[in-house]
Amino acid sequence: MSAITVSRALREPARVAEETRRAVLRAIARLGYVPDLVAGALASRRSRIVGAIVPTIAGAMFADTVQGMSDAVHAEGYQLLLGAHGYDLGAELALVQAFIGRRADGLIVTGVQHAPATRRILAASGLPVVETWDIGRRPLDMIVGFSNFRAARAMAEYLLARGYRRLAFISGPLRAHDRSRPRRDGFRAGARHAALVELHMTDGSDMRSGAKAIVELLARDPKVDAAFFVNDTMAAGALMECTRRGWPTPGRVAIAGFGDFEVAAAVAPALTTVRISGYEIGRRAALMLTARLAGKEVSHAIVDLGFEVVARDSA
Amino acid sequence: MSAITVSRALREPARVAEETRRAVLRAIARLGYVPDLVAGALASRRSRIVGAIVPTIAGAMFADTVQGMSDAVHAEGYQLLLGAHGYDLGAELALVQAFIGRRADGLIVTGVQHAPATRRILAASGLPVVETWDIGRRPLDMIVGFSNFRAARAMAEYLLARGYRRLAFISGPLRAHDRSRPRRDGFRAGARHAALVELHMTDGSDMRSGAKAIVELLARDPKVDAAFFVNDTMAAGALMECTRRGWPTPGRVAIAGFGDFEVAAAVAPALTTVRISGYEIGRRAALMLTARLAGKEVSHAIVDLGFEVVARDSA
DNA sequence: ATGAAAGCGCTAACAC
DNA sequence: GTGTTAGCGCTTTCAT
Repeated sequence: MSAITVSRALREPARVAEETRRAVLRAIARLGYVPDLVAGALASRRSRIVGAIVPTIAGAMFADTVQGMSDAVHAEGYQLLLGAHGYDLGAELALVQAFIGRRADGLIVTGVQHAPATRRILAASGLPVVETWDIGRRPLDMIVGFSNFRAARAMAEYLLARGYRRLAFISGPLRAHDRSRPRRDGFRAGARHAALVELHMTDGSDMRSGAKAIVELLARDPKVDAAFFVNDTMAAGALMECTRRGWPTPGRVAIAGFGDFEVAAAVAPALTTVRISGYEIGRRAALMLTARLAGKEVSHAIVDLGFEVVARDSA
Repeated sequence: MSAITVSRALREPARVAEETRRAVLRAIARLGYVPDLVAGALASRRSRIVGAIVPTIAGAMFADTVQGMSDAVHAEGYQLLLGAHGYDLGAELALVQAFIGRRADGLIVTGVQHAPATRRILAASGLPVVETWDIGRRPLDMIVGFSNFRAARAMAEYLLARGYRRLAFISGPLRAHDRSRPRRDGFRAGARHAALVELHMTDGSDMRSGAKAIVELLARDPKVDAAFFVNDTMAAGALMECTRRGWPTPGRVAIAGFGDFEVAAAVAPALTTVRISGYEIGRRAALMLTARLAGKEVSHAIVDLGFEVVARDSA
């Protein structure tokens, strides 16, 4: 029996006689044969690999997204090649190049800001690409996310509606290319003429830096009555710090977060936040990509998953 | 100029004349040539891919580990193929097969419990393998982790030393093959003759189920004075629930967690826990693997990263 | 329903 | 320091 028959028995069972197919399967089981997908990829020019690039895997923000991508990609018979760029666009470029060199069938990247060289290479590769965690007028190709600007603006409006008058926006380092900036801009837009102080911590956006931030904020401007944090992790850290110091929230200062991470509903008092689903972003991005790869017309190349202000006790 | 010269200019610049090398680089830049690593892998029989399998990516437990693997693997010039099996050994087998079929140069798996077929295939493949998050007498090949049994036992001894007399062990579903069981066994061993109640929540091991668990526990046995949770996420959820109900911790009940996740130090009261480093486990596992692949003798095939009981305020 | 021939794009091995 | 030859293990294409 020739190699091609084995290949067909595995990939297109219908095109092989029932008896032949069974013989092949028996032999495979006996010999412990494992098809070489590398050779297959070279010959067929399809690797069944999806490359995914996130800023970071640790932390509640993108871990869910990676999980969503992993689940969807494996369900569709693909494998996930993963890279983290640490908010460095140069590192993102290197990863894109490496993944293209690996002949990934498609790529998922985070955000809409990329180095010019990255855009160029991506376009030249002709690969399907999904951008995530944002919504842009002109995606590279496909995009799934939500408007960070509008989400943050909605939170500012919510806080104003609740009667808070002196607002603060708190984030980690404000980079040119992450999602802190549109959130800051959106919050500014929503704050309108209300007093607004901004604080950008240089040492991260984790719970500890949230705790430091709330103390620093109130030292700098004791009259602030509501603080919006760029993510729930920071916000929860701030909330705990207030508890520790006996500052009631929202009595002393109201606190709001972003993301509706697990911690948001669990802390006491429960955290007012903006709900978005990282898992769903990852899942949808992967499904759009694999649908396109299966030759299906992807009608909605721009998927806005939206957001929702979740009013809880902290603000 | 022949193809092999280009290949050498890229992979072993020293073996090519300086001038030739520069000409190659210029041409590559001009043409936008991207070497096909799939073809390279087929020809050289080395893919420079590391396959990694974790139970889940979401959640504080393994996200750090994946980050550590990603960082180390990329630093060593490899790519990371990632899969999550959701605590299903059958799914683990499927991933192992797929990664071997992809001709990964080595594999990182979680834990020491694997389906017989998985062990067989792994052995037959001859690939270097690192098991993680545990320590076993007889690893498949290499292993990096710590003793879950001893870590949990140490926590029981700590609680006893602090004067608690009626202990509880709380986990999510107790599977045959995850790390809840050795922790439970270790805690039992450490509890000796002290009263011990065990509670296994069926619906997960997240903050919400931790919150439910502490209520259920104290309803069932109001005299319990210290509860040890299988991870910090559950413990933090329980802690918050106590705060919400006005139950002082440790006044009403002491609470201890496992992992020293970010949340442990940040909650109020700060959480007593067992410190281990998921990031370091991932990083070391990847480095052991790449060292072996580089032909280096890996002297310590068994790396015990240890643990440390961190006494804070909650217990 | 099955097979033969060719070749995917690279690198190992061996010249020169 | 560079080139030639062969072949990695599959799949494509075209026959039969």
